[in-house]
Amino acid sequence: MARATRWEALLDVAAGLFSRQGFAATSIREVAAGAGFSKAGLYYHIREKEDLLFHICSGSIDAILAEVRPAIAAVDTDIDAEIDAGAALSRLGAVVRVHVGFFHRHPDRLKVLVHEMGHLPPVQRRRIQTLERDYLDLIRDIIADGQTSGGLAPMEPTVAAFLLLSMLNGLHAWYDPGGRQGADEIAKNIEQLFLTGLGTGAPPAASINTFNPTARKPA
Amino acid sequence: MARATRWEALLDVAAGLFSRQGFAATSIREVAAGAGFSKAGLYYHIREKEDLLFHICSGSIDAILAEVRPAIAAVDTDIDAEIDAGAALSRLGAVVRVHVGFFHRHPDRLKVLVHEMGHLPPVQRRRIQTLERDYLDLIRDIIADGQTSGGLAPMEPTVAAFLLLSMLNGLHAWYDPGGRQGADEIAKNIEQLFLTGLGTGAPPAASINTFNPTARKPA
DNA sequence: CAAACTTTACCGATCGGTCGCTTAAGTTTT
DNA sequence: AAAACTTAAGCGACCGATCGGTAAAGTTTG
Repeated sequence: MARATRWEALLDVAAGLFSRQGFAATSIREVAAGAGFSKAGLYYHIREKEDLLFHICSGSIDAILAEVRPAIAAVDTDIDAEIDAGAALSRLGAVVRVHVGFFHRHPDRLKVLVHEMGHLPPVQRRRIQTLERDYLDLIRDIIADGQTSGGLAPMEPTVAAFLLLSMLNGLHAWYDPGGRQGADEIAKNIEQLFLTGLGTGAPPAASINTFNPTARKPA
Repeated sequence: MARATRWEALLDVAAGLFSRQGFAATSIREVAAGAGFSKAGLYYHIREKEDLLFHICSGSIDAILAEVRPAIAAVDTDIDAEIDAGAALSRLGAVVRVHVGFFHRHPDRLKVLVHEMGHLPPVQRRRIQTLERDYLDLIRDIIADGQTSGGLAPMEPTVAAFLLLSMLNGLHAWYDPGGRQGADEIAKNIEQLFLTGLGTGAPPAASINTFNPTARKPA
């Protein structure tokens, strides 16, 4: 209980610095100072600098997966029955709410995961990529299920999943968790955009012509 | 004409390294070697390392804006008349196509713009942020216009613009310009998702409940 | 010859990481 | 219980390597 506190506080300090300055531009001295250690003292807790980055990344995505899976199960039993289109919509909504909620509570950690994972050494990076692939597959499968059961529009489900994740992972660029908009409002917006789009259905997608703007050099 | 070649090639080398390794983790020696200079020779062309980053960033967003504005004007005169919902849809489509097209041609530069801009010194960073704000406002205004003329669903237009930009800027995480999917296919997918969403309109968003997953620690 | 360009050689600063040492809190042995 | 020993936690000082950047002396080109 009180065990993990020290270590978690260290990761919080590191995540804050990494998210603001980047991993490569943050010195181990800054992390140590921020956590109240000397540099050598910090190395009692870690083996190398990358350890901090790895635990921030894996901890974030582990936590999201650990929240997302029960949340999906919850809406499933809530709807109780078969896999129909409504289930897919509800499941995607659950994913969005969990993800936005986690970002609201730990923006630094999620920003580090999205931005700095590339600085991990190959072995650890592949571990994170596996987790990310699990998350992506989870979303893609929901979409694919919703499509075969007829409720969701046809689109390469992997592409659709990446686009949803892009909106989720783009939050750090503009959403301020301390600002006026709550996490659930943001989640609602993303749900609406992903599920029904911005058009009100007036011109039924026929007005979006296949016209190619012949984008040669504009002068 | 042949003037800019040398300089552009240098920026290409730098953009490639920065996009793969990050700005802070790329040494000036690597850039010089990649461009065929000695380190001191490189410093004849730049004043400091950040110059490279600044010109990559500003060049990218300048080029996008320089392509987007005529493309919008083109669809406007094509539809010829007033600002109606169809015009907003067509304009947004033009923005998406231009942006995806630019990414297809210069993925490294756009990735550097999205990922590494934070490493610029304050003055230059603010210059880039101004350009980005122009781009955002351009998109937001199109959305707002489409809403007041009744064609687009109500949603905070700034939020909607950020979500669209998130999908566009998230491309570097998954879209391979050398892969099987062409730029226009990807653009089509983003258009479809942003304008009509993934639902086919079966349950009209009432199935998306306000249920809060009470996300306490899952164990 | 002057201007544009490129090099070798070098600088001080900072980097991630390690060394030997100390202090405090148990544990074990007698 | 006192002495002997172990372990967790942390520190100051230092290391070789590399960092961004500069000075001055060439070399090429008009």
